[in-house]
Amino acid sequence: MRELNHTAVVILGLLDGGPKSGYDIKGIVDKSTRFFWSASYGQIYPQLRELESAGLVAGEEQARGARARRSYALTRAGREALRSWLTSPRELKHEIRDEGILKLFLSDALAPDEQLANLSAMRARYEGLAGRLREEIQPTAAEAPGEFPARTARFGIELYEWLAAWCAAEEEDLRGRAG
Amino acid sequence: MRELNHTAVVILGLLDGGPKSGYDIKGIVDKSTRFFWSASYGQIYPQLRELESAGLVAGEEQARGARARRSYALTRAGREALRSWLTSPRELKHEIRDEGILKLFLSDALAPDEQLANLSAMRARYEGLAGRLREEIQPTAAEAPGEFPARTARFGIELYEWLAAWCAAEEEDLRGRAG
DNA sequence: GAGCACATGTAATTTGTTACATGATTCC
DNA sequence: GGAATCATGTAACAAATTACATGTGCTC
Repeated sequence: MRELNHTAVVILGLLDGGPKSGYDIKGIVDKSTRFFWSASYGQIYPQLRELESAGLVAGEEQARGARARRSYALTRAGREALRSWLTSPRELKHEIRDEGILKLFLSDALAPDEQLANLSAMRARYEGLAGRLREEIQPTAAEAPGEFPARTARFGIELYEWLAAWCAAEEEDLRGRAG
Repeated sequence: MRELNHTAVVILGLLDGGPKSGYDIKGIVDKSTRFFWSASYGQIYPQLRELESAGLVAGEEQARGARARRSYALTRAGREALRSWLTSPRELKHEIRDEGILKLFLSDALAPDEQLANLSAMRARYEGLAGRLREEIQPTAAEAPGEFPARTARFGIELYEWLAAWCAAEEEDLRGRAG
């Protein structure tokens, strides 16, 4: 195991709260870290196997009836690797990929009404994201152990509200300039 | 050409302002779209060839002396493809990958001083990004033709300032709770 | 002649998504 | 019995980074 990738960090982080299956992890990711770090089955299952062979998690087959279920628990080495990542002073990776901003950047090629339509769609997108965080993620975060999932959810909601507000102001500005 | 990928859109968008080489494009991307959509040589050069074989750009060898330079211009079909993408009503892709937020989310595993140190590093990261936008990207945007590059740069600066301010407020909150 | 900016490209690797394939259990 | 959820996994593909490889032209 060279260095933890982000899927690995998310997995270790979630397992810190107790043993879980790959299926559990996917479900929790979709209701928590998804908006700033997502993961698909295609990453989670292979990653769990890798983490196991590196000794950072320990898997255990739980045959309840004939249904297979493999539950993973954090090992001591896994907990240390997680802590080490969390306290590492490396530069923080930060990346945004946003089609709305790309359209905004290229909007000189568009007519004023098309520019406005794009900004309005961008605002709607952020409003929708704020709404989903509020409805799907915040309630789960409120029930989760610890206070930081809830703080993170609040961060996300406020961020998307700010983004929506920025779009609204820009729309106003463009309208004023046109009229 | 099934559908334009984002590197293709960025390329077509930049070529809308006049013919450019792959090297030029990379340089401009690094001084403009990088913060919300980046591209490396490993994407740009192959993509230019693909766009050419799809008829969306036209390449022309410009031998100045012995130094090779291949300049690409947008074709009519390319301009249409760009316009079509810019006005498409498809849901806007939006993605954030941010290690600071991931650390925040998992901060229940840390001691209070470590939590604060992480938030402070996250704030510093955003402040640094705001600074780089202001120093490296905004001046270029101001000189670029059209008004939207400058609007986009302002957007980026205000976004990172908001993010830094959020971190500062959260630090305050955590300190208050502790003391 | 050293160093930097110009200039193009490929190969290897990593990362991530989507679709596919399979089947059990539980609740109505 | 049918639908939803639980549960695991692979294969194919797409996207993106990094390192490597090569060489010119200009300026100090």
